[in-house]
Amino acid sequence: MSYIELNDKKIQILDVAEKLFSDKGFEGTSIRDISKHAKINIAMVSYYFGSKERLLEALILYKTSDLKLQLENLLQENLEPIEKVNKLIEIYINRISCNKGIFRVIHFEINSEKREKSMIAFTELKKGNLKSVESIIAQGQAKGVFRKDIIIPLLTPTIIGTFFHFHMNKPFFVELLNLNTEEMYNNYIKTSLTKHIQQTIKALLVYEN
Amino acid sequence: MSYIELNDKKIQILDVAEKLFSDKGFEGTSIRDISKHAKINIAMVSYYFGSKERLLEALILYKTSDLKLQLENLLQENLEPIEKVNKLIEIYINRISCNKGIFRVIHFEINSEKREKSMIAFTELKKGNLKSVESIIAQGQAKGVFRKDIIIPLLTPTIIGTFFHFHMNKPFFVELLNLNTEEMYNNYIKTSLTKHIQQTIKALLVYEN
DNA sequence: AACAAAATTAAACAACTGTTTAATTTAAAC
DNA sequence: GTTTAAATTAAACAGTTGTTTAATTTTGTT
Repeated sequence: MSYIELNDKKIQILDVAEKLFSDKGFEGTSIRDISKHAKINIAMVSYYFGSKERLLEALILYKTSDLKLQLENLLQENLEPIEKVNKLIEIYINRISCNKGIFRVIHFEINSEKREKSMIAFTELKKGNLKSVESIIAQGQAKGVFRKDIIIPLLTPTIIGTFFHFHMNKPFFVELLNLNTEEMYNNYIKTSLTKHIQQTIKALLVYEN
Repeated sequence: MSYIELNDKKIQILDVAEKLFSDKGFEGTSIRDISKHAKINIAMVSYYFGSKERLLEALILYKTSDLKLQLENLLQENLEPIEKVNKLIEIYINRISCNKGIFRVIHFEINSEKREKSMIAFTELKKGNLKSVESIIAQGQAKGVFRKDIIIPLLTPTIIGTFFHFHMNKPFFVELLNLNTEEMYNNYIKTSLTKHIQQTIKALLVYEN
């Protein structure tokens, strides 16, 4: 994973790019949009990042670099298996929640052949995350708390997918559940939705059918 | 919900548009792309649909109109509650699986302020679907099979979200699970992934914590 | 065959796209 | 204070964008 030097101006551009990419998509956002909102000259994006494509690459690296660390720390913690899984879910939701913007872009752009190169770093991240999840589940299985026949790669889709589908349909759920302010929306995620996901995963991990 | 007359040429355009929108996004696809692949003149899209925006509206209506009917039919069927939920999940996965393209576009485009009008029909569809799900769960609760404290609006995010996250990360899972052909991929969805989701929802609906 | 409506076309439109250039300003080093 | 490198700018570049126009062809009706 390549290292990129980030000065204040670069970070300013990245933050603006995240918001705009999230609102209007990668293709839907022009460099002129970005430069206008970041109050810089059009040429500065090319000057700093080389191209719009490489700006996206830098953005992905910038926004995902510390998730890996957080999961590895969780692995070392001394917790009951079910508590560890619950904390794993909280970390996922929190990280993605804080970086809703970029994850939305990734989510859509990931399958585009054009964007293949930008997504390699993200694939590596996912592989690492899966290893962490595997370890946590294995710990629970060793203690006899979790079932042995769990398809671990399908746990992440349920955790992240549930959260994401909720977030992607935000206008629908805001109306349905009367989450009139941004605070109420975020609060619903932090409490009810997180609890729902934790309950779901727990049921799946320990329930005997 | 407005009715749109569809002749062969229109359908041809819609099918091409779905594929291209899915591959490259709404903004990433040009009318020239569409007309080239559909082997028609550039002006025909405006001639038939009025604008690129209204083409998207027509596409959404065209691809989602029969899901509603399928769910309403399921409601009437005489099945055990758990069987009904399993069938509900199958319908969801099958419908979205057959229309992967357009649902991917919707999923991303849904939050864009630019696309607000195109998505109204889709919001109505979701409201109807939720009502069907509520009825099915209520039937199971009346028979004493399902728990009473289920947050029904969060079931759909788990069902669709899990499937969608899997599908959106297709390249990752293809590599991870060695799903080398399209047939193997689709087969994995039809068997393992569907089973995983059914198992998850069942555990959530009947598991006492 | 004659007419009218619908379908199809190539060309043009103005606006926008990402990127590059060359000139100018700012900052740092000596 | 002079020199060198970095940062910033406006302007131009060559393409592409969605849409409209006006002319032509095809189709269906009488």
